[in-house]
Amino acid sequence: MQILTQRQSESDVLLRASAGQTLFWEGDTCTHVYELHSGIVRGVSISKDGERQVTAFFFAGDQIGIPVTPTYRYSAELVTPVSYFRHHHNRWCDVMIDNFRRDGHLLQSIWAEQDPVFRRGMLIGRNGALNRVAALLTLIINRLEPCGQGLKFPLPQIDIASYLAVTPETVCRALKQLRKAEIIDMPSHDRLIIRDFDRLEQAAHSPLA
Amino acid sequence: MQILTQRQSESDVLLRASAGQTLFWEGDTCTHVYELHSGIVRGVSISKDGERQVTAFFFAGDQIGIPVTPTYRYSAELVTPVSYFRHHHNRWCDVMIDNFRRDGHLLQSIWAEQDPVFRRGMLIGRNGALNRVAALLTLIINRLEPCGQGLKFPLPQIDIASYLAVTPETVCRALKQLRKAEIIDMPSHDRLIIRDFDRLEQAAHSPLA
DNA sequence: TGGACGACTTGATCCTGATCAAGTTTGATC
DNA sequence: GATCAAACTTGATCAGGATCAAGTCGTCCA
Repeated sequence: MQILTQRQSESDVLLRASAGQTLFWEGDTCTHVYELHSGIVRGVSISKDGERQVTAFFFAGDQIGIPVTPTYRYSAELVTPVSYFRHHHNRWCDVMIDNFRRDGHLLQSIWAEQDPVFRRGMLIGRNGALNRVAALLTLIINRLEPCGQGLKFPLPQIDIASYLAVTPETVCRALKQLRKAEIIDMPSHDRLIIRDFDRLEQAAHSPLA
Repeated sequence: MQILTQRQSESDVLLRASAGQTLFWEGDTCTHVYELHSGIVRGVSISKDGERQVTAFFFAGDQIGIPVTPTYRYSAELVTPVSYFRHHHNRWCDVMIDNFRRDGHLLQSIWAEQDPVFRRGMLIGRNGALNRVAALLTLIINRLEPCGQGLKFPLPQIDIASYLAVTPETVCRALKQLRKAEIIDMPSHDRLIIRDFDRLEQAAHSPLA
């Protein structure tokens, strides 16, 4: 999670956008790299047959829209209100190359953006809806903001379902099982309390005990 | 598929390895970028719970092992005998940055390596074993070498199954359906004839007519 | 305050693909 | 060629989720 240094002009301004807006669209020419300061973004791709899939979630600190291709590979839709910095991609590339010349870490930030996509592949390539839901929770709970004694959890189940390649009903039932097993608690739809992290990690790759 | 220019010393030597060998292991420190000259390689990742998954196939012309992280993200196992060039990764990065300064295409080759992984996610995020098998075929047939009136098709069904997140039995049955529908033909396990490409593309995202 | 909409919940049924269990073919080795 | 192991094939059964169909809850807005 490398924060760009030497911000100048536009890059210094903290911008804001509200839930439901889109930072950039799949297929558009890459012009800017977005650096999230707060909030949650979902990456959405449309396959050739028109199927819409959530392929990644991004959180505060993530950089998205890195021009690995001439056009964006996914649309960046705001799950929550978001504040962010916007870097023109020419400038961003210059800074990145300078960093590389200094410390050889040219490519790390690229991987950071690809990582959630890679993780999704490993996740949904395995059996068990409950495993997938538990695994997703373990992956994101350290990216969620605290809220009282728990965490803010603003992800709609419909997005979770798409990311995990199951139906929303299945996500709902999986969360219910985790609640019943007293592994998690959800006082409301957008609050999450981890009651037993160890058993959550177990549930991520084994049937519930 | 950008071929490196200005090969020098080691990079000029065409190396060979036989099926079953491994070019590099997941977790090893990135030292070289491999440029495939012929043959097929599978990318294999092990998830935390020990599950082995084929996450990508690579073919002649592909560059693999690009150091986007300090260590390799997957193991590169040879499906067939392979000939390849091996570039020390420092030299490779230098060449890539020079290319970027010239034509701005710094990052394209990085995406080329990530693309099969991304495609897999989109593929297995959708329903239907038959769809997946048909879709995989459409993706790789233009990378297979001709063989008589058909194509060489050396991918073991067990690898296809892992890549598509289904069982080998299911792959077998799907191929059988495609044969029965006279969309493809397989005179032997390692030969593939496309009888009707249009219907193959349809089968990639619709139930069989 | 009331109403409408979207998200979530719950239950009943169905179906695809996993699993289990034999076979059969293939290819490598001697 | 004979032998063996690995890959592929085929069938029968089973289970996990998808699907379909109502509900309930919450929030936003008039």
